[in-house]
Amino acid sequence: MLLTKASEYAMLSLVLISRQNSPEDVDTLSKRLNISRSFLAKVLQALAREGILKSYKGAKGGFSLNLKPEEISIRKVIEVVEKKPITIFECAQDTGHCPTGKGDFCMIWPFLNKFQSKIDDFLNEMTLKDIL
Amino acid sequence: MLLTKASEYAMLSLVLISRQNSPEDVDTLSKRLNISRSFLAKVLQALAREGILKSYKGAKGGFSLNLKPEEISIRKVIEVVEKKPITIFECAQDTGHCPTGKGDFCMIWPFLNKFQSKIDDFLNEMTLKDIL
DNA sequence: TTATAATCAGACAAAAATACCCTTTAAAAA
DNA sequence: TTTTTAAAGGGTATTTTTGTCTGATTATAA
Repeated sequence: MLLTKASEYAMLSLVLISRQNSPEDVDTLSKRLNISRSFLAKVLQALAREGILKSYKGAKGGFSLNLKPEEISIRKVIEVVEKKPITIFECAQDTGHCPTGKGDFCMIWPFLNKFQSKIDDFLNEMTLKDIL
Repeated sequence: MLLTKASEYAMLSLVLISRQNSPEDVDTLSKRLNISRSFLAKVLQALAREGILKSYKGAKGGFSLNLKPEEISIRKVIEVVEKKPITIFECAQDTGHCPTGKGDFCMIWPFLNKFQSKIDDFLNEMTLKDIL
């Protein structure tokens, strides 16, 4: 599984938030999506910290988009909430570290890297606008 | 992470086994790859059960390819050792089950499914021959 | 008949994913 | 000004996944 629920929740929330013109609060969102309130809060907080969402404290507060949908990169969203780059396997991105742990040439790295590129290519051009 | 060590070990082993004309035993392979003997055994046994490898018991036994490299689908290899289809997310393949748990139309399923297709397309044409 | 090596089942620890709680802080509304 | 609302954030508990280890059984070549 490349994506965890954190990514799912993030994307679903972004869709709901983008449909709203006033801030959406975590409580409402978690009930609408029928998911864990506290877990969702962390996800949205991470997105706010990275400037994807804008947060408003206090009454009538919540989260709203800080960027236009076409400016929100899905890759970025996923990487923020997963707290790591999105890779098919640990070594798929870097040339340095090899699964054999030997430092010598890895027999499957070229394959893994090609596979990774397919995913990168796809994600690099996806924005929230494409999902809406 | 789409792939676990099970897939890594499987692919590395297949490369080593394909280079050999006599059966390779788990002990030798695990030492050469510097990985857990028992875990590797499970991985190779699964591949043998599915007819990808051929196993030989007893002295001078081990595993050898049961198919030509160009007949060994990487998708199949991975799915066998991971014991489940390769999906970016639980719902990405089927239309039926929706992450919202509501049964109603899922806002992000079209995106997930498109993403999944990219991966399927890539894996469907990869064989062991492409890695060698 | 003995040594070798696959087969198979089960227990286990470590890590990751998911969910919960509780306190603090900021802001709006009363 | 006080109260209420809601984000921020730290810590922790639960569950699932992943990877490893152990040991008993079975087949087979030498």
